[in-house]
Amino acid sequence: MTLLQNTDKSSAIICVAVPVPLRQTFDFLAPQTGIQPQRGARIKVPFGSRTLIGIIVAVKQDSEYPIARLKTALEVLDTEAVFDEPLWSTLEWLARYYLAPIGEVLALAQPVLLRQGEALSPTSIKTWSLTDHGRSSAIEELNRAPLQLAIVKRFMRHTSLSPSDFKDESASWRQAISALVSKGWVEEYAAQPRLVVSRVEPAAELQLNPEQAAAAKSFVTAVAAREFACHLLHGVTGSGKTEVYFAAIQAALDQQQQTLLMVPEIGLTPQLIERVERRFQVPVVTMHSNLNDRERHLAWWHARTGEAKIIIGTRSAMFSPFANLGLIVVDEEHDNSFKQQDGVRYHARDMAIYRAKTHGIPIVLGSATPSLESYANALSGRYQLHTLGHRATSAELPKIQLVDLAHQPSNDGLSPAMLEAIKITLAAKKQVMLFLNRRGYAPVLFCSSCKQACKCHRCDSYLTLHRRAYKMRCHHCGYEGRIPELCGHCGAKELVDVGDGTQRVEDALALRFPEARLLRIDRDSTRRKGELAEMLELARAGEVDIIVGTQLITKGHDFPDIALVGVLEVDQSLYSTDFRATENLFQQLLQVAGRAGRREQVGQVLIQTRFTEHPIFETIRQHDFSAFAGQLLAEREAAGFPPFGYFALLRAESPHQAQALQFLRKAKQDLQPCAGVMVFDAIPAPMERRAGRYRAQLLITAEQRSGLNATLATWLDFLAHDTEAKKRANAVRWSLDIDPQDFF
DNA sequence: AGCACGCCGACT
DNA sequence: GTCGGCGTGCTC
Ligand SMILES: [Zn+2]
Ligand SMILES: [Zn+2]
Repeated sequence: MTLLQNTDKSSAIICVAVPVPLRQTFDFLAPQTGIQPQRGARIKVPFGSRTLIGIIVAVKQDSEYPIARLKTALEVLDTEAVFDEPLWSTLEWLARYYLAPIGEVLALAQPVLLRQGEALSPTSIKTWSLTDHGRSSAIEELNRAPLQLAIVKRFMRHTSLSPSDFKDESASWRQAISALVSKGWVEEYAAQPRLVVSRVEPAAELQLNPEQAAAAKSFVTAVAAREFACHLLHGVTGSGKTEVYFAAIQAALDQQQQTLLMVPEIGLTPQLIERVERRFQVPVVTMHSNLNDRERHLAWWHARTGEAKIIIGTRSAMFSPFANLGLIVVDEEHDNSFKQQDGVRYHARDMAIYRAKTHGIPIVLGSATPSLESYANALSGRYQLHTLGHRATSAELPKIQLVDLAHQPSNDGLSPAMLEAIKITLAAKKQVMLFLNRRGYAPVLFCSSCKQACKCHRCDSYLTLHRRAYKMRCHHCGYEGRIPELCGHCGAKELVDVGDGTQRVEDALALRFPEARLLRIDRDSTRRKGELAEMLELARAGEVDIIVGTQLITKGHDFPDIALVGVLEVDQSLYSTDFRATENLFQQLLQVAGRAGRREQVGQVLIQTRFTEHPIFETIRQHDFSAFAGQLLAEREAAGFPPFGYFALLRAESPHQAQALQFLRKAKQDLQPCAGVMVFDAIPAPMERRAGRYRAQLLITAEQRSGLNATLATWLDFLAHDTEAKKRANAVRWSLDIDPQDFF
């Protein structure tokens, strides 16, 4: 017996996915001692000159690689698999679908601390958190203890902190912590923190209107059925989608199951968390980019043990393991932030659907403006469609009107009609929201003498004039420079700031409406973490009269007192070359229009444009999503565009102008398209030079996903084995984007 | 991606 | 003489 086991052990070969950008696994001999290797466990292996932590993909008896040259693995780290079985198959599928290196995918799915080799369960680490006493004490008491003050301030952003979180703090942080502990402000524990139900005032279930009740009933039935089904909840802005999700979540809780609630990065607000906690009185964890490594590990662990019943998270939350998952909800499913824009470019919504399938549970996608992909699936019957056509509060949808800029020009972005509407709204003591998707003061600084504009040295773009910071900035590479006194080309003094940004509009409003309280919300005014949330809260609470902002203000936030929404500029998106531009503009306009008139009175929306005849406006005016979606889908079908055809975009960039294009031209030659697959010509990116690199792209389209995948898989395989091709690929930075969101 | 190895320019 | 620049090639 012993002999047999030894033989087994020494002959075992372990197939490991190592976190390197190589589309292959590596074989090792099993370690002589220690934990028995099993699929899904982490393992420490010698790799080149370093040691890495990979994940065991298989334990087998032989290897393609010469046995004599196999290295022996150093140590198995886990006695159980890191991922649950449905997650594991989702990850394997993700790697195949996106043609991504399996090692990178498996690394992406783990909290950083696990990648670094810490124990699966986050136990026995010295951890501190704020006590109720600390929370309710006046922070001014610490004015004479700056370090303690700094530490308490950090607890405002993090529920728990550990020694590693203080490494950048002053060396005497330990003293400060001890002082806080003895004062009773902070408590220390060595064990893993338990997840507790937040002490919040419970909130009662809201009365559902008939449409909500009908959708809720289907969801409850679906959760009880415990089988895969995809539901699309299309509810106009303000129709109370969240309350319908809650009915489904309650059904999952009733059968002791967990719910994953996915929201866009910007939607994970304290209001949402509080609303969930008040409604359910169960342990809730959140997963988002502001968590530190330890908090993230803890949230991951609580989801995995099943202690957390509701997991609210952004894109990466779909990698969380679950003890007993019963439901997935993806709110604002059309939101582009669900698609990862670097590294492994996965779409979290699509992966969540696959994951629901592997768990055999229902998934609910919700939006006021569904993506065309989801909507087409609902129309074809692959998803079940539920429509909420009325606002929950019985408020009417806002009235949408156009302002023809061809007949009444705007000054500082504001037409006479817009100014008049603002005046009337302010006089009625209501809020105004103005939307302009361009931050800064002016997008161009132009010399009226030589007709040249101030350009970025590293990009093919103009520098934006920023009045607040008093700098010229490039929005594409982050370059920042002085505002020139003289033209850089001819030395003339006649520099004119052309075009309107949010800062200019803000200044113009301050002049026109000196009494009004103004708030500008864009990336520049919300640099600090938490500042955006503060500002949105200010707006919600009615502490401001006019909000002017970029798309940061369009996304889902409720501002109950807004009576007028002004869209200052849409024209550059109307005739954009990007195939999703029209879809995105329509979604953006409906979303921003939805901010108006949430209370009893009918809201008003004014859109300024020079192209009042454009067909998009007729459907917008009618709030007719289905009509517009129908038109767009017909166009997409005729062109063979998604969701009727499939795209992959091969991108390349290089400091040398020709190199990126050259690589892609060669790629086009090397690609052997399967039936139904088309490879276009390599072209420069719409803005060719960015941050000093020249960028190019190659579009590959297909009638079938399988053909697209097979074509690219063959090419990648060729690339990995052909030394000449490998050399060319190493000379540029390249990446493969399956289902690209845009062509930029 | 790292990281080592390797082969040419300007520094003590 | 050598320190170090990053081209090239490999990782079971
Ligand atoms: Zn000039
Ligand atoms: Zn730039």
